Amino acid sequence: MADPLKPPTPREQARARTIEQIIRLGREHLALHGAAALSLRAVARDLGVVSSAVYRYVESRDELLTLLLIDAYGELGDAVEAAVEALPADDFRGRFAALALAVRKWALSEPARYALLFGSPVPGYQAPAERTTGPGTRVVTGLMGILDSAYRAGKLAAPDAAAVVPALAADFEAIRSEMDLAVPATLLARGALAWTSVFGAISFEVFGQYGADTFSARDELFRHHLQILAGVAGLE
Amino acid sequence: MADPLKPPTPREQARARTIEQIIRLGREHLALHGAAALSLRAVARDLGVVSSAVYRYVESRDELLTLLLIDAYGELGDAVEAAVEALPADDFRGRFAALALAVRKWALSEPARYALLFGSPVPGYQAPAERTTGPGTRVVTGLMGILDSAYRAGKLAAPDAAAVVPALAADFEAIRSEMDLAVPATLLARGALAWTSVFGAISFEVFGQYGADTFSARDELFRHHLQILAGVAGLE
DNA sequence: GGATTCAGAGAGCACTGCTCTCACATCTCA
DNA sequence: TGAGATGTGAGAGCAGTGCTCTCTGAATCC
Repeated sequence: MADPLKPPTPREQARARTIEQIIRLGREHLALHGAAALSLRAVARDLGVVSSAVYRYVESRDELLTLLLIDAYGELGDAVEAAVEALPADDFRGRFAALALAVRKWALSEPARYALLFGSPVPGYQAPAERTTGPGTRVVTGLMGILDSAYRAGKLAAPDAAAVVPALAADFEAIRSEMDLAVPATLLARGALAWTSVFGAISFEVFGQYGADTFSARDELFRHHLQILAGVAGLE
Repeated sequence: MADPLKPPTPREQARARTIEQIIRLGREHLALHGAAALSLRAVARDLGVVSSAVYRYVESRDELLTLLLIDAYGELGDAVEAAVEALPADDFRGRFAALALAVRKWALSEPARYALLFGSPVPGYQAPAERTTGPGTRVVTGLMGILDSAYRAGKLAAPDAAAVVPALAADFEAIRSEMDLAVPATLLARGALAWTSVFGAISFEVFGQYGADTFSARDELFRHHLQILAGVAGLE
């Protein structure tokens, strides 16, 4: 393990560059052919090297998948945060829409990588939680932040204040205290529904569940859903 | 091609039995290891036969995948229709919930097969639309039927009757006329949102997006979502 | 300058989908 | 009943996969 204080040796630099290249090539393969077709041998070929050589840099195919998972979460998180912060902090409804639209935009431009993050799990591959939960929760954290700010500003209210059942309230109380949120459980539950619904709509579109020619006005459809979901979440 | 009027010859019967066995074994492999890991050679081994022999019955691995896709759609459709029809035809809200709960129940008991139907597409595999759209649309047809019956009974109403934008209205008008529905476009759009939201919630749960221990009361969470989504769809 | 570390090559194992040929059983029909 | 047609399985083979192992040569360290 290299001492982080000392400057990197040429060898360490070359190594870092090679790993960078492997990730870049892996990303291209992933985007083109999907996760299950990601082949270390193909990456090695593109790198101009024999297959066994890449094992000097990447432990296994699953390890490369993990690197690409983190890479994709990072890119999505960046895109979403940039879109949200382009709007004033008190435009809660606008920020909610911006977040959802940014996720959708990224998903449609990177369907295979979106599938890796939010689609069916790759068989035999288990993402290591300790390395992926951080980057993987940036978007949901962003949403919760918007709802929390709205609530603190008195701009979040449920149409009807029916309390959630106790077992569910306990779950949301845990989230509330862990993320230091002011939003009560009832509204958090509605936020969770809006959250899953946004991803449901995006997944249907990306994964082709809508059918080839059912909807021609897909942008409008998504925006229509967002209008209603903002209301569901309590943003008025 | 065998004449459907004549009784099947012993050879045809044996052939049908073998195909049946292949589908059964394929289903087991699919459920155990997932779609991407479905191996014709492994099925052949379980069948006690050399791999090339299976190609006498199934054109390719993709063909087997198609058979399993249709098989899974059929099973899901049966389960959902049975659950819906167990309730009185005028209990629209109950039927809506029964439909969603049946999908969820099947999805949780058959995660790999659910993933094949509603998860990320298998790379390199394109389902033949002419053979899968029929069985694949049974559930959404069921939902639309419930909403349509409710509307015809005067039990479906939008909280606010804001019209959808024209481009979107055209899409829904096409669906309306093709499926012979009475529901107006505004309500159909809300039904579509409820539809995608139900699958979003189920996919999050099946694909592990909720995290290992975020929610302990998942049944209650889903029921909570359904309560709100029924309202979103206009079922009151 | 010698010892150590490291990158890459190449062979090999077990697996995959799929094709082709060959042998044999069964079925059809004159 | 016997000959030809048809169906079925075995086996070899091709090209691809992940991954391990050993060997060589080069860069680096002291």
